[in-house]
Formats: sequence, C-alpha cells, structure tokens
Amino acid sequence: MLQLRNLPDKEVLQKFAQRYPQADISGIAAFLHLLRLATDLSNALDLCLSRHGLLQGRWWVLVLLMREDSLTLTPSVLAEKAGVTRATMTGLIDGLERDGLVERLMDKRDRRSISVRLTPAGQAKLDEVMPDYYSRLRRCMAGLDEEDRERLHQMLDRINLGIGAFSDPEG
Amino acid sequence: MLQLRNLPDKEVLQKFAQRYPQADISGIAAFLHLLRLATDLSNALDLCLSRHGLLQGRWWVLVLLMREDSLTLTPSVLAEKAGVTRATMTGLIDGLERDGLVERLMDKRDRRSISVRLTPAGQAKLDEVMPDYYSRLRRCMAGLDEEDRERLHQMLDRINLGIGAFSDPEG
DNA sequence: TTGACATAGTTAGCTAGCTAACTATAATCT
DNA sequence: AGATTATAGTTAGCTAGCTAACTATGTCAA
Repeated sequence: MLQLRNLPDKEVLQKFAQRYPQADISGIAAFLHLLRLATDLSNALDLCLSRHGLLQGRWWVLVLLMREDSLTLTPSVLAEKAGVTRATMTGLIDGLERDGLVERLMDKRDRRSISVRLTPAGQAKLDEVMPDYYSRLRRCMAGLDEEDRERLHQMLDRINLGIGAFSDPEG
Repeated sequence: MLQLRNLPDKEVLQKFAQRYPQADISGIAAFLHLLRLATDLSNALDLCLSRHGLLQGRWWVLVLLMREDSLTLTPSVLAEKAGVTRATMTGLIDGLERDGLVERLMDKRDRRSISVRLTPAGQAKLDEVMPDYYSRLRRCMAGLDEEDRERLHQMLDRINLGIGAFSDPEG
C-alpha cells in the first residue's frame, strides 16, 4: 500500500508547496501518516497470521464462513464480501481446500453454483488463530480509550466523505 | 491491503466475542475502520496517478529524486527511502528509464554503483501530476480542521506504539 | 421453443511486490 | 599481495492481486 518510508518533513513539504501552491501541508502530513500506520498495521497482521500458515485473503474467507450459521457461502458471495474478484476467490478456495480447511459442495438446484463450507479443521484453525489475533489487537489498541476511539471513527468518516475528490474525472 | 468489504457489525463482533473472550470489540472496530479507509485512500490515489500513466511505486521514485538538489540518488538509497527491496527498485527504474523520466549514469569512483537522475521529462511529468494530486488531496482532507489533524496525529502515534504486540513472538 | 442474454465458476496471462542467488567491484585483514 | 568479506545492482522465480476470455447453465421473451 504505502511503501514509502521516507515521509516528507516540514522542510520538504514547504519546498514542494513553493513550486505547487495547491499543497495543503498539514493535510498531506495527516494523509501520509494515516497511510503509513495502516500499512504497518496490515503488515503486522500478516506477520501474525503467517505464524499460523495464513495470510489475510485466506483468513478472511474462513472468518466470513464462520459468520454464517450454515458455515456455507457461494464463491461469488464470498468474493463480494471479501472485496476480491471471483477469479481471485477461486484461487483462495483452491488453497484452503488443499489444506482441508474448507470443502466445495455441489448445488443440486443450480448446477452452475457450488457451496463452500468451513470444515471442522477450518473451525479448529480459527480457534487457534482468533484468540491470538484478538489478544494482540487488544494490546495494540490499548493506547486509545473509548472516547478516543469514538473521535477516531468520526474523523475517519469525515475523510471518507472527501475521498471522491480523487475519483472525480473533472480534476 | 484490507480487501474485506463486509466489515463486522456489532452483532457479529458480539457473536465472535462470545466464543473468543479476548476480543476488544471497540478496538477491533476502530482497527478495521482505519484499515478500510486507508485502503480506499490508497486505491483512490492510484486511480488519480494512473490517469497520468503512473502508479505509487514509480511516482514515489520521481518525488524522491525531486527532493534532492542534484535530482540524483543511487538505486540502493532510493530502495531504502521508498521502502522496497533493491530488486523491486531495479524494475521501477527500468520502467521509468524506458519512459524517459529518469536516466542511469555511471559512477566513476565506484564502478559497482550508478546514479539515477530525474530527466527534464521526469520533472515535467511531476509538474503535471503534483498540482492534480495536491488539489485533490486538499479537497479530500477538507473535512478536518487543524485541531482535528493534530488530534489524529496523536492517536495514530499512540496506536503505533502498540504495533509491536503483533510482532512479539511470545504471543 | 429457440435465440439472446445473464450468471457462476474457472482459466490464462498480466502486474508489482517479495526472497534468494548471482556477478562484479571494493574494502579489509592477515 | 592474497584471501575473505561486504556492497551495488541485477536476474530468476515465487505470490496475491487483477482483467479478459471461456465453459456451462439458467432465464426470458418473441
């Protein structure tokens, strides 16, 4: 995501703002700080999951299945919920099936469709991973109290409102 | 980064917290919200850059070179500052050189080493991209005033202090 | 009822990251 | 000086994403 390690300091930002007067220095600093931390958090999460032989993509599939009472979803729905393409989901399911964590079941009503079900081994894997993930995450977030967390949500929502500025084709 | 679109709502979190009592519900919600927004911002930035034929990796190389008075850095230093491996940097420089935005220059003192320099065409590309990026970013962040931004920095720093919880091999 | 379109899943081939191994050169330590 | 070790850059091959194209099946309307 944001690979850049060498974030611009005030001096660099001012030099750039001189050439490009559109620059909003404190906005840039906040934006980059947010991306930098989120990237580090995502990498830290991957590190934690990889100790259990998983990465985010495959792990989220297991979690999404566990959310269902039937422990079952179709690949298309999984893809949509997981935010990846159906093609990517095919690969994730392949890997999970190979490891015995999920199984593919034919749908008798619609023969185009299949169901993906969490196996007992998949549930056991989650029972191993989730307590580790949750207890690390609890420690990670311990620096923010409930009020901070509420304020953080509000600020993130307000940035989210502005995100369209990047996609607007007008410029 | 965080592909997942279907973030857990309160109900799902409580169901999971019942099985895994380590769960810190509001911490999980804040963590996922942060990753979700940052991923969307990063994708939005890529979309903006791709209109100019760039993506983050190549764009940051140009920006890092422009920060230097000499417009020049070595691949190793670029890799370190950009937060990618030297192998990845080789590929980024290849692409930028092919497009004429940077050039490779031999170092006469150390024949293992080369210099990468921003060309006039590279500078022209930045002069095209940066005003667009900066004005979009300004609009994106317009929902936060200076005080919000300061508070956001503080909260991000406090989360950053806890990030080691994920890498601690003890659990 | 059959022709056109839509949907579910897969396959093939692309990209930007990565690690590990390699080449060439420089530095260091007997 | 010669052997060892370190450093700069590249190459090769891996992964998890992507898009586009393909197969099979279902739906719907003339």
